[in-house]
Amino acid sequence: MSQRRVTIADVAEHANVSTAAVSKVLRNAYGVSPAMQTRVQEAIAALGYRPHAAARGMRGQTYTVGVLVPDVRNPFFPELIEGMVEHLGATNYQVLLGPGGSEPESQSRSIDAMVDRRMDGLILIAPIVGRRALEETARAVPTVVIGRHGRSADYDAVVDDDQVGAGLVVDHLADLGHRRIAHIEHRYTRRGSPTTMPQTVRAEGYRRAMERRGLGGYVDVVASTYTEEGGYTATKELLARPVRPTAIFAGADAAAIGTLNAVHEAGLSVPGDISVAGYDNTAIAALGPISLTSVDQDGHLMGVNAARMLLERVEGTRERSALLTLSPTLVVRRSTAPPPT
Amino acid sequence: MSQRRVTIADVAEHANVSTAAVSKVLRNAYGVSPAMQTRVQEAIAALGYRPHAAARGMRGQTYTVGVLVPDVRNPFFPELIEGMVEHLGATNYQVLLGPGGSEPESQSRSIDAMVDRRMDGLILIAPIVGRRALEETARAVPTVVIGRHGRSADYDAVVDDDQVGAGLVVDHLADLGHRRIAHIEHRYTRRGSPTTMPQTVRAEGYRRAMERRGLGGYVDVVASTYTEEGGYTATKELLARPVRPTAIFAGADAAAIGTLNAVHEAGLSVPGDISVAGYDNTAIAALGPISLTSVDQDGHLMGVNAARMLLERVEGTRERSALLTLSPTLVVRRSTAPPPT
DNA sequence: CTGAAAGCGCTAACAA
DNA sequence: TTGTTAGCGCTTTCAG
Repeated sequence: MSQRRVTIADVAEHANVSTAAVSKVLRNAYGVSPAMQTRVQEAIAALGYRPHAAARGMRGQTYTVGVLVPDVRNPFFPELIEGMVEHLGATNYQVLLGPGGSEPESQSRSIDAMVDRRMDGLILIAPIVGRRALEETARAVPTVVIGRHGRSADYDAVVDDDQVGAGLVVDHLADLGHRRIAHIEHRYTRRGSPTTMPQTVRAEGYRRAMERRGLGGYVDVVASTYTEEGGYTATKELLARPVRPTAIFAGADAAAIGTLNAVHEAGLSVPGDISVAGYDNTAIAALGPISLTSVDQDGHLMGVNAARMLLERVEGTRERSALLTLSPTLVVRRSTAPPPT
Repeated sequence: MSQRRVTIADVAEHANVSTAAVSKVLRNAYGVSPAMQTRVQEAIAALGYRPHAAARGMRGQTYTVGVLVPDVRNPFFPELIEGMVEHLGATNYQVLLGPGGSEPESQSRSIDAMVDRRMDGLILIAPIVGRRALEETARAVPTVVIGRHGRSADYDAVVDDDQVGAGLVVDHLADLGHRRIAHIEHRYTRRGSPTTMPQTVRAEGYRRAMERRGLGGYVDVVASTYTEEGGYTATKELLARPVRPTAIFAGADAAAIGTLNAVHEAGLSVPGDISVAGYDNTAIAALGPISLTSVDQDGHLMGVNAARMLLERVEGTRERSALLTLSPTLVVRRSTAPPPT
């Protein structure tokens, strides 16, 4: 299997310097003369040397940022990831994604795996592991959590104001004249601290907004999952109510898609019979035939900022933990209209 | 930042054995008595020890499989990834994904990064790097390439028969009575060996099938990209033809979505005015309002097999390179119908 | 500014 | 079967 890889020793020999000198050049460390700098760089180029990240990690950094991706199918995550990659692509750091799955156990496994591989920093997208475990890893390696509300002294956080987002939807629907506005929530049946999860905040935001609009008596939440299937099932349930809702606010576009399918299947029309709104403003929502009213989170911006905040911690520029809250906007499309008269 | 991590030395001390013994237990290596086995395992549990993957990699393996993901937005890739994760989840190996981007340069960077981190094996999803470079990395670390046609002595490959798939679509449309069947191809303007790429084989399969059906005179290929925007642009171009096609076969669902948007925007209906077919049978294709006729590749199966084949190489069970070709099927939905009369 | 030497946590080869 | 020892490729003191 091929010849031995070029190592720092080869470069040192080729350039007639010590390995320590090469190491310094590699890291732009203090204390190298311009002459040596160029000598070493020439040797590196001549030999096609690439430092061995795993070995570097044994003493210093691995120059790797790990990103926990709970659900590889969630179409919102690519926005985040592209934001991170864009920001980190300009640095020496490499991004590696850990497919975490939707269970706390599998996510923990993935997180541990990244820690065990000596990643310099971690970005966790809406992790559903317990707060305790979260803070423990955050104390071991700089961590930015995306999507979970509530601040921590140990990790930085980037969140979108889900409560405001839910309010935008309820206001929009109420303004159109809807009263029977139902909500589809994502709920996992595990322990943890659910109040900090986006889905909980969205559901709570929905409730508060309904009350604020004097629609407290119409509050109707179905617990399901933020998946197409979850939306489908929940909608079936809603359509079977003695008195049907005139609008369904799904907590995520993925679920809203399932809602559209179920409504479609029931022979009802959107928005003629029922208005449907989603959350995340996924690319799917913008599709002509779908045209789903949805809350936009600017995932790209969230990703960029998460990466930026993480680097500040990795490089020690900032000590104290920070929380960045971004504001959502509502994108109105053709899936919402006044209720049938 | 927390206390020192538990190392193999701590475990050895706690269990009153040598570090070598612990190492052996860790790897189920030959030559450990049951007694020591349990002693060590108890110590591991007691201290909450997790081996340091990066350090292991310095001498042995990292127990990490790297997957190059060119486009995090492509909805077909999650199928592959879930297949891999499912298969590898039952082993000691961890999956990490490298976001490669759609440029050869960024992909190479990502691949190198995974090699530099001593991954035990690589799965490359439709990489667009040159064959030379591909074989070079394959000689450095066991590699399975997904989606590129043509065999290699250095790497294993898993492909779906794209030529057959394109033929299925053309046959279906021709059977419906279409003649003006246009095709949207993905083309990047770089060097490389494009004939082995799926998009090239699909386009070629389209051409051959058209000729086979006596429609050689109607061949109409627009070079664009397998993205929503690419499909949109290409369709705009097709709709501007003096004589419009009656059917558009987009080489990927993502592009087909763009096609649907463009057709929709032009005030035309699908399939009334124009039939549209995609490729990959993505989850989006199945959505009620979309209902896109598409070629199904069983990405899950491809992922599982890629992972299986890779492990065979990593663990040395198989020496010779292998090529696995799977067959596609056509899923007919409501986006295709006879041409307008 | 430069280099020698120690050691990061682990595994492999060898000795006991 | 078990333990000892020598590194893997790099960074980091700390002398020179």
